[in-house]
Amino acid sequence: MSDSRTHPLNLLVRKLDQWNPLSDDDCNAVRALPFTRRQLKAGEHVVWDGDRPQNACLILSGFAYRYKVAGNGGRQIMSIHMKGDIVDLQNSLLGVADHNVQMLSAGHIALIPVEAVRDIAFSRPAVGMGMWYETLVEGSIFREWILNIGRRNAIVRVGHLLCEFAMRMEASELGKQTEYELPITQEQLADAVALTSVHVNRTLMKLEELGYISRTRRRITINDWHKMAVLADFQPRYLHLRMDARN
Amino acid sequence: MSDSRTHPLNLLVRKLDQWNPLSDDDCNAVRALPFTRRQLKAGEHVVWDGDRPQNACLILSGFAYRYKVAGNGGRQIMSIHMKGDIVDLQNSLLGVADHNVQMLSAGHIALIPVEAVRDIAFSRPAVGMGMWYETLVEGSIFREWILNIGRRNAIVRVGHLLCEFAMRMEASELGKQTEYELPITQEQLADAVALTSVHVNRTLMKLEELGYISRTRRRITINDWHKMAVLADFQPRYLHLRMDARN
DNA sequence: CGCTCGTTTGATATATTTCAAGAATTGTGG
DNA sequence: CCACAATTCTTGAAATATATCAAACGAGCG
Repeated sequence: MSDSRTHPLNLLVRKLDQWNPLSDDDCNAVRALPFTRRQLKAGEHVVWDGDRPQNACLILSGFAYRYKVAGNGGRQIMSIHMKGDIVDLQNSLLGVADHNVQMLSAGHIALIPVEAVRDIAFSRPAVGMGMWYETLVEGSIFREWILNIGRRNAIVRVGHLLCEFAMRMEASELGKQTEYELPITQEQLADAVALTSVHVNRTLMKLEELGYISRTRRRITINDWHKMAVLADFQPRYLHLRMDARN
Repeated sequence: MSDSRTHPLNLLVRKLDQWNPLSDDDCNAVRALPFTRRQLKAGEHVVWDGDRPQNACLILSGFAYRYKVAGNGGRQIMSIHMKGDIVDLQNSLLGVADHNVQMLSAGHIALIPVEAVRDIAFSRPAVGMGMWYETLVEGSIFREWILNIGRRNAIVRVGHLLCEFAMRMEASELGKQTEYELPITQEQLADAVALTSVHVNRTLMKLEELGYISRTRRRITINDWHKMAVLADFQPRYLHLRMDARN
């Protein structure tokens, strides 16, 4: 395949292969999936709660997040996604979306028709297994967030989220584990950790004051990874990353 | 199949068929899966965090829950399972368990070797799709729990959990939507909704005092489903139940 | 350069936790 | 079947983490 290096779906190949090794044929089949590319602005919605999406959505660039809104108006972000993540496999396979997906920053996505996803998943078990893994790992991250929000206090909680980003950013080659740029406001951060933006602000300042992090606008630096991981009660096993078990 | 009515794996057939219709052949193939039956006491662990489980586990009777423990000792229950649920598909497929699974009450489980699960999932797409759905729906429930714990106050939160149980119990034919028995202590309930057992106690009493529920020991009666659903901000779509869309 | 959005700061309010002890219920061995 | 032990539930008072409200400050942007 002449375009095998620059092909947008290579991101998908890489992701799936990471979870479950693919043969060359599998890789080519994934690259041969039909898709349409779209450019989205920050704040644009990929899916609305209640929709019946017809496509799975692969993030090519930029960041996105899933969220729900409670009856009292409170918003809760349930996950944050970056380049290479497949959002909306859930929503499209389950038929009707049970949550919203919105772009955090401007970015590109690839839309792949559900039927094509379904077909390749079962005609090529390795591909299917990779997709299944992807959803299983997401489940694992959801569980950790439940623990994080449910049982950790503000400073540990925010610290934990910063650590998670750090590892995932590095795994996606979007930054180093100890330094990365995340285009998120404190209000959005608050909605992710179930705190108030005011309290998130105070918490970030305390993390900085205590020497755990440095920050300039949207850039986070974790000064001492080990110290931070201890404070943040962060054990990355739940991410199920197959990297050379650094850390 | 002479034993097709009493066969333990019928529970699995039913569950998978609910998510994605199975052919007769598929049903028989599921029933033909190898498995071992085990009886567990209340409090026994099905899997420990860090284990490398070799089996997927189907609950035949009794209740179980998944939990994690934070560094500060706080315990968080992430899901509660009943007859017909498949726990530990996650843990066994992902290789190393990222959370604990423990029996809430005494009960029976069927252990199915992972390889057999993996094989049937890809040799029989309808079965595989059903399993995938199962994990997707679980993901959806996790997301709702994140919202519940993150953005709802005590009374709404507890109410929401009671509503969820109500629907799931009825869907599993373990009780009526408005009345069911759940062998859970207030301490465990507290660990599920991320509150203190003391506060859960006060909250249950308030729910009772306000007329939303009645209770005798472990039996919960929801006096007026609609009123309760409104209070509890409960919209069951996230359960993705395929029942005749009651409610 | 002025506007808007995001961050920072302060004072006060409140939901939930913590600690502690008593009451009720369930389980158990004799 | 009773008596005792062990959980579980209930209640109260005090402590605290986080929310709320409101205003000032700063930075990026058209």
